[in-house]
Amino acid sequence: MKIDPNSSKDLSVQIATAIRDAIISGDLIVDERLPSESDLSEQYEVSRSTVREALKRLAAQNLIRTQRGATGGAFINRLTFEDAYGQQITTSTLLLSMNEVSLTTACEARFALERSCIPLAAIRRNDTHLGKMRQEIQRQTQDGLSDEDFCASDVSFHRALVDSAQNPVLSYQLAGAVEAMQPLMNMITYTARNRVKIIALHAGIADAIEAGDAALAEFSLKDLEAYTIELAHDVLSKQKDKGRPQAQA
Amino acid sequence: MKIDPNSSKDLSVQIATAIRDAIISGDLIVDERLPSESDLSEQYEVSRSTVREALKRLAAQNLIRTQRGATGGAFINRLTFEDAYGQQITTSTLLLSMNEVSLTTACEARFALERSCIPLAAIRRNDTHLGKMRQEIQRQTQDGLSDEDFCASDVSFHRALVDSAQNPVLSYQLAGAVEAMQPLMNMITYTARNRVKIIALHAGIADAIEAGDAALAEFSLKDLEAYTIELAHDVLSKQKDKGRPQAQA
DNA sequence: ATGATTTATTTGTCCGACATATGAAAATTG
DNA sequence: CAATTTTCATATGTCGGACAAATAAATCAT
Repeated sequence: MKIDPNSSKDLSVQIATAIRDAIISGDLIVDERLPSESDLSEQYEVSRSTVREALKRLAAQNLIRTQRGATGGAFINRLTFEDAYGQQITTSTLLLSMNEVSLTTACEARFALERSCIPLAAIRRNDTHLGKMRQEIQRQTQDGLSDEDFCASDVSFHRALVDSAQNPVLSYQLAGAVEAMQPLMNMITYTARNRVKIIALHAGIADAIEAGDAALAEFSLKDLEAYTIELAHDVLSKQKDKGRPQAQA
Repeated sequence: MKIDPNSSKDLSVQIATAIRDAIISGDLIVDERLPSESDLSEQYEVSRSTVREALKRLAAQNLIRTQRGATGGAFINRLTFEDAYGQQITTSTLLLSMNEVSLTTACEARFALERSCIPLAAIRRNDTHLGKMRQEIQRQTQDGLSDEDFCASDVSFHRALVDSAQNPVLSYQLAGAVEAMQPLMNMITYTARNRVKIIALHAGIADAIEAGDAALAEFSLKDLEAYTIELAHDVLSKQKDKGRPQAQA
């Protein structure tokens, strides 16, 4: 891509796009070193500041990493699943918080997605995953557990369920769906009675997965979805009573 | 968050993080204007260049937009579903291209995720979505269609299927899964016989959705997955014969 | 040979300047 | 007075040069 000083787009955007395209197309490969900032500024005939702004844009997307010193420079970064998880979660979280997505819609999407890992989990689950799920269920029974901690354990449980499908691509995609829900879930206050029921539903899912019964696990998950939405509606109607509607159903 | 000149992290990273956190926590709300670059450089006691690099990092993540002129500045951006789609797709694409994910794993994840929209699609589908699906199926029957165009139509078909669930959060999450597969799918060359079978499978899915039969649609999707993986294996074994293994099964 | 020092290279930060876009205010004009 | 034009203030975009700091290789001293 040619750099055009008269384009409507900023020079740093044009340069960042050019380099990004080169990465995506494979012209630049992982761990390859880009020319130094001075060299790039000569090549593109722009100042070093402009090149730097372009590189910062790429760094913000984890596309490159930089290192100082004699053998330093900007290197094409291997995008790890870890990096991708992080980006996916922040993006999903912001998307939900900025777009007034209804709790119902978000819950629906979350449980629909989570269901997709059930058949694989029923086949591939092993003791590590089942142990993690049981452990979180155990934690959820503790007295004096705050709502936040209960929710966090809930997320861990679902994360273990997702990971038990043993497909990294699936885990990555579902991470956003599960984690991004946490802020919304934190709006719900769980009474002791609520928790007992949720824990029973969790146990039902874990049992079904352990038994390798995908259909049963999907039914249990469906029950959990229905109950979660029921609790969410309770929260919303109480908010309405107080005259402080903060979200739609 | 305090800015520490002696931190191991770059100043521009620290500033970008501070602002990002303020956005996520809700301290800065959509369309609010940040202080000017000069003001920020005074507040954080860094140079304007450093502030600019921080802002470019945020802009690269669509968190802010900037405008020149008297009433210009940097504004908190509402992250749209459109923006999020884009980020999701580039991230997923790079993740797959940089991590030697096997075609089998990717296919498995993709179809598992796609399955999650079936029950909702079976209930909510309307003529618009069904029309779009039928239209793409029609396109796929055309003679002289290149493999790329066939794949593109394939993506459109699946996109219509996903959208027919009428849940924007679900559409967003699945967009990455479906679109990111395209480069991998483009490796497959479709013979006339292959296409006939795939089109039949597509039609089976569309029929089931139209009939509101979720279970049947899931079976049809499973068939399509199996056939896709079969074709992928053919490609890979042929590559192996030529001694140019480019991906694992 | 080994350890300390120098040196070259590269990114990080700062400063000052000017270009450019843009809306608002002021001046001009019919 | 109203409409248009001009001026102006303010903001981002770009430039160039300078120095600091990190870092590894080359050099030197012991």
